[in-house]
Amino acid sequence: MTSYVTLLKESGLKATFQRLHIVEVVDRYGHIGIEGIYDKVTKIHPSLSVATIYKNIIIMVEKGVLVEVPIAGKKSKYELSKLDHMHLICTQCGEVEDLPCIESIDKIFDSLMQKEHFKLFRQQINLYGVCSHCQQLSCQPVD
Amino acid sequence: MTSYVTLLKESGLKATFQRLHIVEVVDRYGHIGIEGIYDKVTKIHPSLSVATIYKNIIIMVEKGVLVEVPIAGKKSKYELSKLDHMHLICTQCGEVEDLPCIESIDKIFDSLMQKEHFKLFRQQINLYGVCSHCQQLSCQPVD
DNA sequence: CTGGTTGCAAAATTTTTGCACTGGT
DNA sequence: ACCAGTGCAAAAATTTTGCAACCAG
Repeated sequence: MTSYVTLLKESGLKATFQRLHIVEVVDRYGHIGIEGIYDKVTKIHPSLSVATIYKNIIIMVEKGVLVEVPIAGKKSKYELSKLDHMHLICTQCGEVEDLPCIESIDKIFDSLMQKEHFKLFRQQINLYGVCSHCQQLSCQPVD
Repeated sequence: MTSYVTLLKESGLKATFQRLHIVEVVDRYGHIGIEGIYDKVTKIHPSLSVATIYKNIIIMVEKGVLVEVPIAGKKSKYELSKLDHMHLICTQCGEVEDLPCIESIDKIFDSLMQKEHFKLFRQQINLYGVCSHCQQLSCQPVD
């Protein structure tokens, strides 16, 4: 909990209760959308307004605390900034799983970017399919 | 033009003028959002309604004619379905450039998916950065 | 001819904004 | 105490929906 305070302050943001709750929920759930954040946070902090979430998502993405994960056919989810990684996105249940990045892929990108004269800031690898869980039982879509 | 007719019909969609115009604009511009489509198409077919675009985007994505390209911090763009490829997304000017997929990367994914027991349908690789053009001159954001 | 498609207008949803008030530092 | 940050309510923007008229096959 105290580490979230540090995270926010080091990013130049006041550590308000609202922000701490938002960050904590994002961290706990890994990948979550605006609505999900609202649902979770209002359970323990009922007065939180959606406007505050929107304002904070915007500024926290700007400051690099959060990262937007845009997903085809759905609304974006958000995650805490962390080491580059890939996303396995289950189109059945909507679950998003992190997968560590592969070094060999990074190297390929590096040489490719040199060739293209493109200054790479961030990579985003999303793999859409059906997770092992949903291949076995018939899952209900979560969102 | 006639090939768009074929494309639509083979996908089980009637080849209306509206659809032909939408597909043609998407093809011509490569990657374009709802608003862009509306702007371009209404220039030559002023009566087109946005509702029609929305309805058609949804069904055309469903039928596999179009593919949604979700982009962090912006609205999704759409492209014609084509061979798997990566996207170079310039965060300055908003331009999206296609880059052919790398076979060696695909192979890495394949073995990875086996290990994870994940049934892969579609991959999406977006590389965000600054294109060579914007590195030279100061560009105006396009959208 | 006929079912799928369109356009319009209204509704629903999502996101943004302005401003008085509050709370972190 | 100061100013960033909050909550509310209103506005703007985006997306969806229902339905009568229309048109591609």
